[in-house]
Amino acid sequence: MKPNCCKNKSEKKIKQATEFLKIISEENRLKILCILRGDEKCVCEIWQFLNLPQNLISHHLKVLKDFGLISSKKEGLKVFYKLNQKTLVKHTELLNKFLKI
Amino acid sequence: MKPNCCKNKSEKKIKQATEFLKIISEENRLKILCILRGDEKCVCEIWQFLNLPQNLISHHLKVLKDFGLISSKKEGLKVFYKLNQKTLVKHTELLNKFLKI
DNA sequence: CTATAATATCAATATAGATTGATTAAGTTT
DNA sequence: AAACTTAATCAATCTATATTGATATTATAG
Repeated sequence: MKPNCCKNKSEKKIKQATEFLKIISEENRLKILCILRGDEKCVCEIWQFLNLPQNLISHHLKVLKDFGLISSKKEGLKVFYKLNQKTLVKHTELLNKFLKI
Repeated sequence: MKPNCCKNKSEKKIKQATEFLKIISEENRLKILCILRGDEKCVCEIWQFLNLPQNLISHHLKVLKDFGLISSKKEGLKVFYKLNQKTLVKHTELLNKFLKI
């Protein structure tokens, strides 16, 4: 008999989980999430911490934002990013179900 | 001031975490882990559940095994794989620290 | 209005990793 | 030993995505 995780209902959730995993499995993106855990930060700060080219940071930020893990607001020249706790928790909890924790 | 996650000590752990993430962020591999959650299974069973070519299954099993997430024993023609709970829990817990859960 | 700063976008390239097809290896059965 | 079964390996290809370089956009300052 098919295990639960191979049935239709779970299939969809596994897909969601792996989408999330793919996004956070990139070292710099995971770091960005950690950096944003405390307070919101502008790109130039993140840039300094990670020591990566500016456009690469922008790219990773976009990936995180498109997935809803972070959000941004513009203030003058600077753009501030902050963690979207709710989304992060939601996906983490879904993941943990599959990892049975 | 540098956030913790960008200091040397955390760097190493983030790397470990992302290695783990990369391995489980593949849909079929995550499914394999779920399939093996109950009892150990032989390749031919896993193969049936996932409906993938045999060599592809073998490849994914190898990735999981090399990382220590599963282990195998041979019995006659068949090879049985089982989950390595300890390793899975260890990595999941490390991950959750970064995701702050 | 021009120059500068901070960030985003876009096209091109590089790289990692999934998938496929063919073959091999190991064990069983007849 | 020949035929068959199960699983692993290997090389080739395909695909996704990280990275880079150049350029554009937006806002501020002079």
